[in-house]
Amino acid sequence: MTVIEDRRSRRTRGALRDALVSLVLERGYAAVTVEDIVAAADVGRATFYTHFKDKEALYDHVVSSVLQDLKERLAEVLVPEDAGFTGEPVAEVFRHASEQPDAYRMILRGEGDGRGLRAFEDAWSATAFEIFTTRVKANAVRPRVDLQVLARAWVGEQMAVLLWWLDAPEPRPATDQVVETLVELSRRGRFWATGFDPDSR
Amino acid sequence: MTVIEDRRSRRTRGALRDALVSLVLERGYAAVTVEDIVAAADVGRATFYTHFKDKEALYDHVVSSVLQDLKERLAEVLVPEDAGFTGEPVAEVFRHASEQPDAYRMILRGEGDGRGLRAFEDAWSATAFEIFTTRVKANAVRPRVDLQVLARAWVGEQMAVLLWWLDAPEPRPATDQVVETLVELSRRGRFWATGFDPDSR
DNA sequence: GAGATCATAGACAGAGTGTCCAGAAACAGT
DNA sequence: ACTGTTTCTGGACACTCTGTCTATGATCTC
Repeated sequence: MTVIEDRRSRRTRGALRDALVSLVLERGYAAVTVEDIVAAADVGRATFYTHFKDKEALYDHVVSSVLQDLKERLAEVLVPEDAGFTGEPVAEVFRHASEQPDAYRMILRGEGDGRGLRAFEDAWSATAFEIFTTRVKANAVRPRVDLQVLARAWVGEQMAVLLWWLDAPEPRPATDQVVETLVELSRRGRFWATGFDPDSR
Repeated sequence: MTVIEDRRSRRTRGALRDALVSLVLERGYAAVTVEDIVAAADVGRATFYTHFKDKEALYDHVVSSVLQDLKERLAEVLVPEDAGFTGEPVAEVFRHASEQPDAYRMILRGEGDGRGLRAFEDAWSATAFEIFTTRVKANAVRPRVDLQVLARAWVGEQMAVLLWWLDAPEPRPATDQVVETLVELSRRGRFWATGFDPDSR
């Protein structure tokens, strides 16, 4: 197998990817036709079908590319087994998102009937669950909340803020700033955030 | 105008609603055709178009019905102006969702390219923002986090858990139980949830 | 029961899909 | 620069689904 695919294929696939994402953000997934995509990508319609089975396959390709790429980058950050709440994984996701904001926007908005959104949520929840499990074991504490639920809740929070951040007008608030807030929020809770002094315990 | 619409219309619209929701959960929004819907609802295809412009219009109708209904029920719960964290609004949403789980599932999964999801999120975030604002003013504290962001984060958390709950195998965990956990979690934060003693301050 | 409203089948044009083909173009390796 | 391979392309095709319309029958409300 050739390690690097034919330049023509690379160009075509890239153009189709970009065309899909920008058209979806413009009109919504359902309103985008294959004919629109090939027109925007300046590619023959027959060519589309030599690369992808249909619009859905192209969409899935985009989503799994993003997910795969994110996974590799998280792997580098997650190696340390320390049980601290560094927020590094979250920061990495935000950085990754800022490099391809449109693809993230498409996914997080639920375009494509939420398939990308769910894939993203599942992947991230699984990671979160592992992090929590590791930390709970390392610190020998007994969780007061089911860790699966906790992971879902945490990820839901992150994703909502991430989408808000991506949709915010440029210049966006600094990544570190937002992540810092997010970490503090999840650490201390909403009482702290609203300005009350913690009354817990 | 007639206060109660014609029985035939009522029956037809109801059947179309139900057909859409169950077909979408079964195959996904994009894969459902108008022909499928009318077949499942046992209604003539021409009849569909006398009630709704297209599939999208039917979907929007379902979503806004749910939202409208929820809004009315929340209005009853929200009247008290006390600034406590009762969690009553959240409980009401869970109760409402348990009465029509399929419609909620459809919306929360992002079917319909996330339009329902965003409508739901926007409506709930606006409510959350009001609650937070009221409480901050009533207690004369200075929030440490932008209340818009806080509202988004909180709602994201709720929605993720709500979907998890709706997708959980029956019998589902008791509503009060889940809501109680959710309230405690958002109040005290993730440190508390994982079993650590709060180190805040 | 009468008049209004609604449901229905079938016909229609049009948009978009997915497949196929044969020729043109661009490619990689020598 | 040449060659064999791979990719791109437009045009043709059958097909599915859409949205509109009409005439007729069925069902409502009062």
